[in-house]
Amino acid sequence: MLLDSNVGPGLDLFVPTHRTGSPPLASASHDLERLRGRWTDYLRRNSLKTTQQREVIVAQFLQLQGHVSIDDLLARVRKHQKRVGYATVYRTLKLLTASGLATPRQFGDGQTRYEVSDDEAHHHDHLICLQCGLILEFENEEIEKLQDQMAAQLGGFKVVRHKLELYGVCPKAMGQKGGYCPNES
Amino acid sequence: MLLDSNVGPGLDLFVPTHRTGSPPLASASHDLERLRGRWTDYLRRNSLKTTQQREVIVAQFLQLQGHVSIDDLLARVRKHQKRVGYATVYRTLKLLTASGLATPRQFGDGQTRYEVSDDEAHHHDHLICLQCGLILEFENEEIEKLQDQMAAQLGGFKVVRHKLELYGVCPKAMGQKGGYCPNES
DNA sequence: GTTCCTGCAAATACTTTGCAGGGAC
DNA sequence: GTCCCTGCAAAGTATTTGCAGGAAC
Repeated sequence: MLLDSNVGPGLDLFVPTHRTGSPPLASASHDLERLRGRWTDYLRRNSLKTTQQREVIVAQFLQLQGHVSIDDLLARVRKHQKRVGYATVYRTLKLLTASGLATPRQFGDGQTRYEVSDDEAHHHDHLICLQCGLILEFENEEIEKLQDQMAAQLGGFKVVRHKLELYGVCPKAMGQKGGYCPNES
Repeated sequence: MLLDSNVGPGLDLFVPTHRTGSPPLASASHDLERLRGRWTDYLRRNSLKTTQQREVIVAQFLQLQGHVSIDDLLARVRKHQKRVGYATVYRTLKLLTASGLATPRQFGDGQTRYEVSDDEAHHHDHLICLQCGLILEFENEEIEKLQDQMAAQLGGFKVVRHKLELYGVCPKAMGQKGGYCPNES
């Protein structure tokens, strides 16, 4: 349901994802290859087995952008493999998390969502609509620069990672005349 | 792992607290008065009743700093009022949230924690040391300004609240010669 | 009195776990 | 063959809800 457009430096991603909607597919396939490689390495290093279920789950997960809930992912997986249980998805996502390929996130609605965490990809932050739950992703170098400065001032710290979440309301929810909700386009 | 103390403009709090420990009590009692006033206003405006249970729950909650889980809070409440049910605490915290006095937070362990959110107090963000868990609080207007801009660009959103956490390492942990850890001073 | 609250227990929602059968190596 | 894995159902948590009695106004 959404778009994906680059808007320039300082404002990069624009990948709206809806709670119940389907996140868009990742574009670069060589990235996928690399990620897949990390996965098989992980399996090998831990003497874990390759199974049809895992293959499908991982394949579906890695080609997503944005955040997936267990339900979303299971639905996708079942299109390729009928009869896959929730437990398997939960268990596989745990492995993905342990292997560093997935990052669990809580947006406050009680469900855990997962996103592909690619060290080599750009980090992104989130804007969550308090009205409808729409989650937009963004990147902002200026903010990151200020964060680094701030940390330096606070005692010479170096920022290793960070988490920034903005919770807001869209023009429509604010009751602005003519305002529309990005989730409706 | 949490805390606070004043250090000056732009770089404010600095006070330690533990996740599983008991948050410290708030210092300024006139603040408490003001918060309490907001609560009674909220009750009045919504034709809600003042009950003994609510009184105790709200009193206990408002005098805390840091984050409390429902269990923590209920335990405190029960010291003053035996026989208060979980449901009442949940319901009251929901009212506190609706009134703007409480903010729910998820740290990823499945439990929701709440903290006092005081509009008139300055909002602060956190810098967490990955080495020792020290948590510094800070404020940065420039960053907030950029956040507002970002949200506006992402579809005209207005930021209602945000969460920013920086995870970093101190000079000492980085192995810098002469570098020291703020937690040791 | 009327309306709102409360505790309790039952109900939900999400996630984890036990187990017997099946698949990967 | 030996383990590891899977689906299912049961078990766990955290949180919400229905209800009858009780308190606040």
